[in-house]
This record gives sequence, C-alpha cells and structure tokens, in this order.
Amino acid sequence: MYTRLVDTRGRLVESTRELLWERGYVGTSPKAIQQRAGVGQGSMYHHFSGKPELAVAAVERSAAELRAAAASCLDGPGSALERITAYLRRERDVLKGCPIGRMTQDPDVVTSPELRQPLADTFTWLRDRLTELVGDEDIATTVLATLQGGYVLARAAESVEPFDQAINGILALLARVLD
Amino acid sequence: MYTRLVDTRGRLVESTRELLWERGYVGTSPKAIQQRAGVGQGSMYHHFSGKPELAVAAVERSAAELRAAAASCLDGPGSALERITAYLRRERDVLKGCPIGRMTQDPDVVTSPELRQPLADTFTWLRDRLTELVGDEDIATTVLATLQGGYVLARAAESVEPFDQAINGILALLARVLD
DNA sequence: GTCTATAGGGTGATAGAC
DNA sequence: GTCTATCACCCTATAGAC
Repeated sequence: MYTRLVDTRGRLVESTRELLWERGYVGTSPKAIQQRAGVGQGSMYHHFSGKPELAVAAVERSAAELRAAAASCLDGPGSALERITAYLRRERDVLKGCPIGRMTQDPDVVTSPELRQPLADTFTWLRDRLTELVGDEDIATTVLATLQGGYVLARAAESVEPFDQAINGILALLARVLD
Repeated sequence: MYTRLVDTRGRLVESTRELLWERGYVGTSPKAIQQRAGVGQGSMYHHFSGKPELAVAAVERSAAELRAAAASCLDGPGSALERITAYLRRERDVLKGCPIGRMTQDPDVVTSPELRQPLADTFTWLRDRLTELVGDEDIATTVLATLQGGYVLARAAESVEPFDQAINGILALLARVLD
C-alpha cells in the first residue's frame, strides 16, 4: 500500500485520516489536507474529485486498520475473557477518541451512504467477533458500547479515568458470566 | 425561564441548542442560528458576544434539562434495578444521539474550558447518582458508557437495534449483581 | 433593541499554464 | 502531475444608522 507514503496520493489519504480523527468531517477543509500533506491544490484535485471522495478513502483505510488491530487481540491466545481483556486494554490514545466512532457524530457522514457504510461494517464485524467469544449478542454489543462510551466520558472529563473505570466495570461483570 | 420563547434571547438559545444537537459546534454558524430563531444579525450580537457565548448558554441549558430528566427516573419508585431500567429505557430520540455526549467529539468544545465543564459536570453527576444505586463506581461508569456507546453504534447502523441490544445486555448483567 | 452595510479571511472548486 | 489564478459564496464579526 502506501507504507512509505512517498507518493502524493498516499500522503493525501494519510493527512485526511489524521484530520478526520482530530477535527471530524465538517471541521476538515481541503486546504488543511493539502497543507498537511505538503501538496498543492491542483495535485489534490487531480487525484480526487473532492473532499467527499478523499474522506471515503481515508475512512475505509482507518476501518481496515482498526479491524486488523482488533483481530490481533481477539484471535490471540487465551480464554474468551482473556482475549476480550486484551482487546479492551490494548494501548489506545483514549483522549483522541475512536477514529471510527467519532465519525458517527458528524451530520454529513451519517447522511452519506458511502461514508457511513464503512462505520456500520466495522461495528458489525466487531459485534459478530465479540458474540463468538461471549456467546450472547446483547452482551457483546454492550462490550462494544462500553468501549465507545468510555471514549465519550474520557473526552468530557479530559481524563482517562472514566474510560478505565468503564472497562474495569464491564470486565468485572463479564467475569461472572464467562465461566 | 423561556418557556414560551416569546423573547429574542430565549429563541436564540433554543435554536442554538437544536443546531448544536444536529450539527455540532463546528457545523453550526451564527447565521444559521439567526435564521432558525427568526432574528437579525445585529439582534444576536446585542444579546451575545458571539458564537462561543451562545454555545455556553445552550449547552448549560441542555445539561440542566438532561439532569432533570434523569433524576425523574433515578429518584423514582422501585428497586435500584428498576430505577436504572427506567432510566436506560426512557424515551429517547436514539438516532439523534445524546445532546451532551455529542459535544464531546467537537475539537473546539473540548478545547474550551467553559464549554467542556458542563459536559464533565453532567457525567460526574450521573455517575455519582448511578454509583449510589449500584454500589460500585466502576460498574456505574460502565452503565453510563453503555448508554453513550449505544448512541454511537445506533448512528453508525442508522438503526435503534444496537442501542437496544446494548441496553438489554447491561441490564442482564446488572440483574446478576443487584440483590 | 433591531436593522443594514461592510470587511477580512476561509471554503470548495474550476481553469488553464507549465 | 503539479502549479498558480480566479471564483462565488460563506463565516464571524464590527460599525453605525434608525
């Protein structure tokens, strides 16, 4: 792929990914994308039709990355509880929030089928994966919601504490149902 | 307060509240606020110094309203589990998301102490209230996170289903630890 | 209190030279 | 492929008349 980001196209996608994460879709301008990528205006419009197309490429790439990271925990060794613990406690930049979950709050994202679909697919994939491990779809969805909600509480508090508490809580509850 | 919204000031705060909910802080312009309120430019700048001050007034009002609604469930009759159930299952416009939680994703909100503080206070209040009922701060935070995360999953799926599943899951887990 | 006029800068995109 | 020029419009706010 664009592992070295020597190419213009790859750099554009990468800077869009960063900006979408930091400022959301509405808060990200083509100009900011170009500047961060060190690429001119004409160059950007040569590779992409505009901001929407760029955002789709960025979100799809972030979604793929997130799935890969989750899989490396959930498919790892150990019991179901141990795998889920590894997933929930994996290193995260909590105060930055979830690059996928954050898009969900953007009005122009949920309105666009192409932009919303990768988000829906990612969460469906995670929920299915977690359902296999906990054996119950409702509880699997609760685990996922706890994670996403943990980010929200952490950003409101400007502290990782509520995130950690929420994870501790769900793991304590899970320990009672998973043998 | 502004129950009838006959006054200009009250209409401005109300339209700001709606727009912040629908489009977030970055996505809301003074012009849009004026138009929705049916108020002219000069009028808005007479009552408020600008968008930030307007947003603070709107967020503080939304936070107060949310606390009141939550209290009416959490302070109601019944066991701890029944009260929490009433709170989590209370009528909501799930796909619109949480008016407080959604602000959390806005870069210009978490950066502003005056805007972030009401969010932090609201969640602290809710967490404390829930802690009294479930007797454990971690698990109380998990309940709150499940709710906030449920909104995120619902918006991604453009469906209430994951929200309902997450709530069902946490209630099933709570039933095992409460009395 | 409310109105219109004006301003300086940004947005998202197109055109055409190189 | 990349660059600069240009565009119509929006953003946030100030000024000053009424």
